Amino acid sequence: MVKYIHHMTDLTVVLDRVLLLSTLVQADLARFERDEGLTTSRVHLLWVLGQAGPSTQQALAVALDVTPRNVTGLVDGLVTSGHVTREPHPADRRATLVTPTEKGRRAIADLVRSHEDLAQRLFDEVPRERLAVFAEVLEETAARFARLMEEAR
Amino acid sequence: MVKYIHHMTDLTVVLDRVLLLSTLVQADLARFERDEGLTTSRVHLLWVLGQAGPSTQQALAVALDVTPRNVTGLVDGLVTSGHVTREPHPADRRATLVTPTEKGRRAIADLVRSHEDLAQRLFDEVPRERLAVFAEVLEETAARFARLMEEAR
DNA sequence: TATTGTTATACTCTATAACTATA
DNA sequence: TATAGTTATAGAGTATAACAATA
Repeated sequence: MVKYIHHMTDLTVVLDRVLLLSTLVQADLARFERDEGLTTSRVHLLWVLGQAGPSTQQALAVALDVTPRNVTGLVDGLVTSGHVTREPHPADRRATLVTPTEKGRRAIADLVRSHEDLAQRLFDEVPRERLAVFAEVLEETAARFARLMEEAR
Repeated sequence: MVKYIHHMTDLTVVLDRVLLLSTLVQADLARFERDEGLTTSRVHLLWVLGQAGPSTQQALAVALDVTPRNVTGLVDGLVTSGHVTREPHPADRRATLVTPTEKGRRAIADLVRSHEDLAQRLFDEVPRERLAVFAEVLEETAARFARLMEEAR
């Protein structure tokens, strides 16, 4: 029984370390946000825009997993700050294409660069063999967990 | 140069996987919150209370890294939902001791159990040698990063 | 009829500043 | 004078529901 308890404790420590690292990464993102005068939600929207290109608000709502109403508010803020514009959709007059401005594209590029810098600072010193194990365990764990969440639903 | 780019890309993929796993863990926490009728911030406060025992709002503000005013609001909500009470501080009549109720203690216990369950679901199937490498890389990375953040400040 | 986005309304988290009670 | 907590005020993120324009 004592062995079982120790076992649980060890696994919990591993989870705690994952959460700690995730907290540190979020703190780094918060610094980026302060520097750019953006919020987490707006940066997330810009990030999606950087991946997907100009998108309808409907598509953004799905990608961000928030309501369309919420996207209206986020886009309003990003229009005010000059990061995006609402362009007419060429084929559907109901929809708008949220499109990064020059300033928005610069912010997205900075975000990508900052993300890469962080990856380098975090992992560049880790011996490659250990990093490979680390990456594999991450991938397997995430996949297993996604499967479990799916089954539970 | 191509090699350098590949190198960057690999490290970025590792970071992406950390972020993905962290997203999944947060989704699991969100499920817990919905079940208990709590929010992330209030769960965080309860968690701290579970670790530290009855605390002044001042101490909670420091632990949560938010303003005292914010703690007032969070505690108001948790008093309304019946998870905590404000007890007089025995030695300082300015201060209150935020104290979990029976319901609050049950929620904290559920939270701890849910955390342990998650750790088990995530990591129990990982071979112990690989898990050890994983945990070590996590710890070293977090420590190195914390040091870098400290220097940058 | 269904979809896209907005107006209306409400709740939560967060912050700063001014204030009261107590130390 | 300093500290603990609250009132006042404000901005941002989030949600549901009702509605207009368009498909």
